Amino acid sequence: MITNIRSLLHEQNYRLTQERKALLGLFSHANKARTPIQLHQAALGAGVGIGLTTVYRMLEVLTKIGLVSPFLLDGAVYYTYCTHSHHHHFICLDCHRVNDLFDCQQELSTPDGCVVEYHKLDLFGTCATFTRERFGEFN
Amino acid sequence: MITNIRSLLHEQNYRLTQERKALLGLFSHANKARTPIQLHQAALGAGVGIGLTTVYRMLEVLTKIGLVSPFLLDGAVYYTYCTHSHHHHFICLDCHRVNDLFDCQQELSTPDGCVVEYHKLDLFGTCATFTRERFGEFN
DNA sequence: TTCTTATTGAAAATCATTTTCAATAATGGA
DNA sequence: TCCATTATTGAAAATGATTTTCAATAAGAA
Ligand SMILES: [Zn+2]
Ligand SMILES: [Zn+2]
Ligand SMILES: [Zn+2]
Ligand SMILES: [Zn+2]
Repeated sequence: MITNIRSLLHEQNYRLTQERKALLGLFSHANKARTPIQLHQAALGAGVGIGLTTVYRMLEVLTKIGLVSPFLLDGAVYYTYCTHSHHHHFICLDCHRVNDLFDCQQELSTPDGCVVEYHKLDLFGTCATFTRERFGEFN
Repeated sequence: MITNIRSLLHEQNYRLTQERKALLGLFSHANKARTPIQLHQAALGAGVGIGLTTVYRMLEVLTKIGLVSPFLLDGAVYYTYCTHSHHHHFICLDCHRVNDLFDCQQELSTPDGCVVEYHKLDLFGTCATFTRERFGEFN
């Protein structure tokens, strides 16, 4: 997995630094949408002393190679991390967990003469995990 | 149309001011996605002396009553204006024109136990109008 | 190991957005 | 129509997010 990322980075002449490894580890394990500042705090919390500037730069790089993508929620920019190509997300408004959705009507109808480059489909709501945490019988 | 908006505003105790009328006029006629700053400049360009702060406040109000919605493009926040309820957009990456899309698979499949509050579907590409402007035989 | 160059972090700079506050204008009622 | 109430406005200041700068460091190639 890290090997894939290394080569993805390498293709664009990016290096896989300690900071990037640490940040990728954090980001990819939590499967939650995060703001740059939340990511930075998560890093510090996990004992990874990394600069906020570096987090921003990292997100820029990851966006460029397509491992991450930003969206707006409540006026803030959140990033989702994922390694799959075309798919969509269900994002929990309560806990910000991200669930992948793999089915997609590729044949979205468009106005005549329009050429679609890409599309984004995001569903927002409350996820099962959050509901379980909150109201589950085993807590 | 303005009557509708007046009552929408009125329901939430908002007033229909000169500035809001002017801005709504500009926004609703251009059918282009715009950033707050672009809207402000468009207003100034059209001879409407309005403060940038007011544009921001207006967008907040319009978002609240659902006439406008923000999305991210190239790291900037753009707003689309529209008066219809549930539908989606085709946004031109070149000229930023917005086309409404009225068909939507409401039955989007979701992970078990997840409850969808709302969803967003945006298609990005090049629109017919832009292509015509650019390469059309009658220019 | 050594060289080259991408990357880092702290601080400063910039850009976007929000807050403050006194002046003004929109609505509702007399 | 006039008045009173209160939402709205705009300029400036404050805040917050993101980017730039630059010298020091570390990654990758040879
Ligand atoms: Zn995903
Ligand atoms: Zn799709
Ligand atoms: Zn629309
Ligand atoms: Zn829909």
